[in-house]
Amino acid sequence: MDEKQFLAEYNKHHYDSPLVTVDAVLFTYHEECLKVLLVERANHPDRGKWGLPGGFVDLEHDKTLEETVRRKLKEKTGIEPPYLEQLQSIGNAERDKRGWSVTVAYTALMAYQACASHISTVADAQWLALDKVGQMDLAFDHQAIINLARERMRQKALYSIIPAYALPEIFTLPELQHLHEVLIGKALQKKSFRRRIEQAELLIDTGKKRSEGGRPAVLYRMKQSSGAYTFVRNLED
Amino acid sequence: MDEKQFLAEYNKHHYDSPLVTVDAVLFTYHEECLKVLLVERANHPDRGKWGLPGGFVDLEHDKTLEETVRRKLKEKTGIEPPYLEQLQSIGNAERDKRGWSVTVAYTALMAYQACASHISTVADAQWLALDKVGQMDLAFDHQAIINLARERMRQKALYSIIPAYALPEIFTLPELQHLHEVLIGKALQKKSFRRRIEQAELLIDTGKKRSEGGRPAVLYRMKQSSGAYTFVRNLED
DNA sequence: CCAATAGTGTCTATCAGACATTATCTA
DNA sequence: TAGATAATGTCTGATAGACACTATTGG
Repeated sequence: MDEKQFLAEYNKHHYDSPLVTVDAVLFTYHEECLKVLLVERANHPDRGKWGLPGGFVDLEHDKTLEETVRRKLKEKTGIEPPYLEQLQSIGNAERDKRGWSVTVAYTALMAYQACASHISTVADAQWLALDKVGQMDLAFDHQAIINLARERMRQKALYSIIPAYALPEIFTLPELQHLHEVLIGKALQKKSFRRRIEQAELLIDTGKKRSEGGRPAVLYRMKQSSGAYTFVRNLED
Repeated sequence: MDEKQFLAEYNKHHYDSPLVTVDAVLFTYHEECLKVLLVERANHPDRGKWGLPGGFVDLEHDKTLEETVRRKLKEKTGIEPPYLEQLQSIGNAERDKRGWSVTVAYTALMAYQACASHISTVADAQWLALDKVGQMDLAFDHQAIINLARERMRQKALYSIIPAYALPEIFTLPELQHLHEVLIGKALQKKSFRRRIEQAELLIDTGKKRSEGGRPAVLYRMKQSSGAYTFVRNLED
């Protein structure tokens, strides 16, 4: 039998395959807190519980897994996040009551303001402070996935400024530093933090400043390429 | 409807789901070369082409995705690799002629000797030098997956000694250094390389030596925990 | 002895940590 | 002026790069 004939006769429904979903851990930074976007499940299983935005691949319309995630996130936030990276896939027989299931999990970052208005129109989606999420009983294994995402983002805070994607386009250095401190879980030396970012020329001075009860802080914007930059030397763990 | 009833009536065959496979990029180091294990495909599609070891999840017997990979690798090599880590999932409508397909790709490392005898009994599996693999026309998108795995391993060579899992249990420092040099693609300072490994106490001196036409090299063994160790400062890229 | 390979000594450059000091705003 | 927050000056310590040097084998 040649390949053409094989494909003509191939019917995937003859083979048992796992369920395939995508899930996104979308972080943001607001009011000095890390927050994650959660969605109240409208359907079984785990109906009524909160969980990560995500869902099944639409074989008709999605060309890639990433398109599926982007579509799902846009439904909930109104926009596509400026940072989206695959985190890990989790697949086993236990994680979904419907049967053997694989989820491809993504980590995403966006500014709180960028979608605040849209989210307020979607009753079932909400930003929740990460500290509180830890106490909740989430759907499926979403708690574990959030922990994975957080740990990965903590690592990135040590050797990149990727967390900046969780801030508005224009931000101050003290803001970025505090976000890194929250992720890493300890205070950083401001001199060290500024120095490495200055030397690598990762930010653009907008010329504007923002006052916050003391000396005004310079407002910066990320360079296009700065997300890809990694420092050769990490901050202390 | 409650959840129990929902699950009783749930039939996943009513929903279209992508095909799910796993693939492993298994590297080793032999004769001063990086090699990758490839398998000649016995079935359509791409029958006769070489590709990565892997295949479909067995919903009956595999409890997790990682079990699937371990099973597949054991079939080809006779053993389970000492290093196995998820690389990335690739899912889109184009990569498999049978339709929308997701593969969960893993990177694995093992010693060449550990499975040389078994592989010689499996006619369709073979170690191929990575340089030559680049010229081949592999099945599916396996060429791209190999490139991803190689790039990831290159990064790890800059901040860890994970590549050591591609060596026999007992090895010399010059061997490990050369492996890192092949991965990184440039010569390293032996002083720097030795110093950081010594200071981090990652290896155990076996007390034995191996002669290679000059001064004999000390034979080392990895500590249990050394795979998890990351240097705070990377080697130069 | 020489050639070959393994391993060391030591200087320099870079950069993060620590922390004191200065700058610039508001009340 | 005082208090708050932002930004800088400057010293120290850790560690990678460079490269010359010594050590240990076989022929």
